[in-house]
Amino acid sequence: MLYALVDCDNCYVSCERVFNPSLEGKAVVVLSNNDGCVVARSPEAKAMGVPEGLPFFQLAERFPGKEIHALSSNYTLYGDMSRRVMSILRQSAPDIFIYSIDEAFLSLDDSPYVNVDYKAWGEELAARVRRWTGMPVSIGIASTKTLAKLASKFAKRYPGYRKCCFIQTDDQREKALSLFPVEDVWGIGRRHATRLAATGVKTALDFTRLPAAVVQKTMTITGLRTWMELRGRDCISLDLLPRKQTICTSRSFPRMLSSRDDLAVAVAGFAARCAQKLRRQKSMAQMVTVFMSTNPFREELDQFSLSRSVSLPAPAQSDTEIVRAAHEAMDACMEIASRRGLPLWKRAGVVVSGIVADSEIQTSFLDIPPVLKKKFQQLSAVADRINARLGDESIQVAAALRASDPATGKALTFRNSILHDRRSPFYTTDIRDIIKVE
DNA sequence: TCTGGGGTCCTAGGACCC
DNA sequence: TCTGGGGTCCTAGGACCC
Repeated sequence: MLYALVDCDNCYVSCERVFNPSLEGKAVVVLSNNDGCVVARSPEAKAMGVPEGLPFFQLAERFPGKEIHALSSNYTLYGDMSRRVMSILRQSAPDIFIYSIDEAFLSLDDSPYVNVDYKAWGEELAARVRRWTGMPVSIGIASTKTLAKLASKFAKRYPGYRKCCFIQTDDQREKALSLFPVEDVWGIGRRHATRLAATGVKTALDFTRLPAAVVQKTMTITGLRTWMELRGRDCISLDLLPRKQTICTSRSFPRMLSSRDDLAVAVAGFAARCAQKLRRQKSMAQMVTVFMSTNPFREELDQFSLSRSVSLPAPAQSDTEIVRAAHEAMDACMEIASRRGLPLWKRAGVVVSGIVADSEIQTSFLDIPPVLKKKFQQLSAVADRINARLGDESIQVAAALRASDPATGKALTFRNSILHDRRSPFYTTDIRDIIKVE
């Protein structure tokens, strides 16, 4: 087997730089929702020591006098850039598994590329992605996915690789492992790395020299798979047709909420978004869970979190049914909360689970009447089509709308109530934001 | 004042059944 | 006094990823 892992360098920052080249060479960070904390950093920001996850309000305190450009996240832009990159990869190697917004595994066996010079092929592919989209990518090629990931880090770190590192022989593999810190291996997180370090395991090579039984005992079967992959045995398979088993939509609120009405608006928005995700992957859910929690950073306040689930009489995917169930679960939470005074909620979310393909469902006499169910589904389908054409927030469930914002007169929703004061324009997806050349 | 969001897999332990 | 054994299902919690 042979895999290529293609990874966009500092994905979100690179997307921003494509449309704003003045950010090249400067320290740039991209922030999470509500401009909460740092989720992406340019190499310059990393070199200055800006840690991932740093709260934005601490950035100025920690780095006084430094010029750091902080941008709100613009997921519409990043999603569109990602699609462009992936479509180029797909042309080069049709057997592609998109692992996340910024990386994909390409299977090179049984492809038209057998007998080519893989190293040269990878260099050329990286150059083409850069030329056609402006995005810098690093490519690792090896016999297992874990080794391909590892190789891509070398390609990213050392310019000498010309954006592609190919681990071909056992000697090359051992050399690479000996230079690679164990905590940077895909699948080994901080917890395990700390424990491994205490037993003298520092590099990936050290790790592969542990006895298999010890690895399995302390890190379960998951750790053992990583161990085998590093030794060159391909054993992590990726489902090519992933259908998510749970779907979750949750947000922190810019300000804490306590009233049922405010919460009901947010929960309706989360529920409708879950329903939309269900329809997009052609499935239905049998259970709806609502959770809410207080602000863990306000230690002086009462801390607790609640969650309640509601089983649906039959699988559902329409906004109407999912929102209704979510409100029922939310009210069950509120009843408990009412005995605890008036909690201030900082975060809430909706999870849908018990997911089945929408082609496989059976009708149930416990469910709402079929005629009604069909109408709900048609309504959601029409809303999906309108939103696909006119933009995601053109049509929404009324329960997800609050009275208009006094400042702008615009109806408030859970999405537009998120703060993003420093967001770049929608360069590639909104005609009004297209760059003008004069 | 201000601290992200969305997933997966695995295991242990309890409930329950026969 | 003496109190089985084996299986399944579910859930909570831990660990990981991007």
